[in-house]
Amino acid sequence: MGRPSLDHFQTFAHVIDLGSFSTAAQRLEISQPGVSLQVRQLERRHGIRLIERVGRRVTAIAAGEELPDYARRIDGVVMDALDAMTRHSKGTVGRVRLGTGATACIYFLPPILRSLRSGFPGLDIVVTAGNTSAILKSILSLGKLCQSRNTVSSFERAQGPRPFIPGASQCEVGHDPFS
Amino acid sequence: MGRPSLDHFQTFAHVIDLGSFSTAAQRLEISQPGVSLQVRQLERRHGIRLIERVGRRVTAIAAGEELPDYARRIDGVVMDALDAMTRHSKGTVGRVRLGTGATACIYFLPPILRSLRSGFPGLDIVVTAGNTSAILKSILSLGKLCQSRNTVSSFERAQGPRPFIPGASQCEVGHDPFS
DNA sequence: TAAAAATACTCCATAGGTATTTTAT
DNA sequence: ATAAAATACCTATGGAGTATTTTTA
Repeated sequence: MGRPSLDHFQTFAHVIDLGSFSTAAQRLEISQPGVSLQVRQLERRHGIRLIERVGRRVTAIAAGEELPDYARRIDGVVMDALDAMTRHSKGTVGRVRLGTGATACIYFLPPILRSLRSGFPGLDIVVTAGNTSAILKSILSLGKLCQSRNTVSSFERAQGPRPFIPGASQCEVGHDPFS
Repeated sequence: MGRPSLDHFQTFAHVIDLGSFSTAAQRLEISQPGVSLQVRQLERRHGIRLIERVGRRVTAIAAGEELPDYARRIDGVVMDALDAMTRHSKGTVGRVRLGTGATACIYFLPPILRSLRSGFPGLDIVVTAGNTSAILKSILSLGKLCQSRNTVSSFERAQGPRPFIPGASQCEVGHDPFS
């Protein structure tokens, strides 16, 4: 008996807009009984009839007339939230945390950081001290991505968001010799 | 791999506000691993890190800083939608559809309609023609509810929203001798 | 050492699908 | 007779819990 989900509102709005359960089902790419279910859940969970089934035609009644509007508003805000997140993941804004400490990295980092900063001015780059092992490999692959004009987000996705740099997630904050 | 639900946003906002997974879990009355899971899902599904786990302290980073605000906005709109629905179910606005046709009902309906209209001026009452059987009983119980100062919604809930009046849902529209 | 978060796993609710029946045009 | 929604039934995904391990302060 969960609360209505985002899908409930969206589905309901489609049913009203299209005037039909089955066409809404096609549009949403789910089955017709699925649409039936979601609408029924909205009604049952609130003890209100929202839709008038008159023959093959469905029409909103009472509270149902206002719901599609709310559905659109909800959808809008959710889209905004997701957009804000993907905007960050696209690398236009955000923070990159690099682990280093091995002096060898000094020879690799500077060009990488330069290309990062020119490509993504909004990036907040933080360099931290850590142990060497897996970090080096990550740094190198990051550099390759930069050279091939890929975005940071594709690197993140390739590795999964956590740990951002394997083995570096608990590094202590160190110095940034390249600022 | 469903979309994030309303709970994901709400949970995340709580975690940021309280600065802790476990206290957020207590507040939301779910388990700590449950909170962990939802946050991780938000991150994994978008390929972004939203939270900085620095020891026992959690802080929002990057996109995570904006999310609680969106969470509140989403919650607000959803609450508005639910409010709109319950406002209808409370009987202050809405439509009541009565099935009749049996002449016997003429003797019961008038006082009921009068009390309905005085108690809930916003109601849109529609009387339709139908067959007699179960309708009579429903009408009578509706009348009792009015007399005992209950709301229409409690009647709806008692029967379930559909059919509003058992057996009358496919009645043809008839006359309203009491307007 | 104590706390907090992450994992591992298990289970159950339920969302969603297929097949079928009912209903209305 | 046809098309659409409701119903019945089933399956599987995944959400949430308990128990445990890991980590850090």
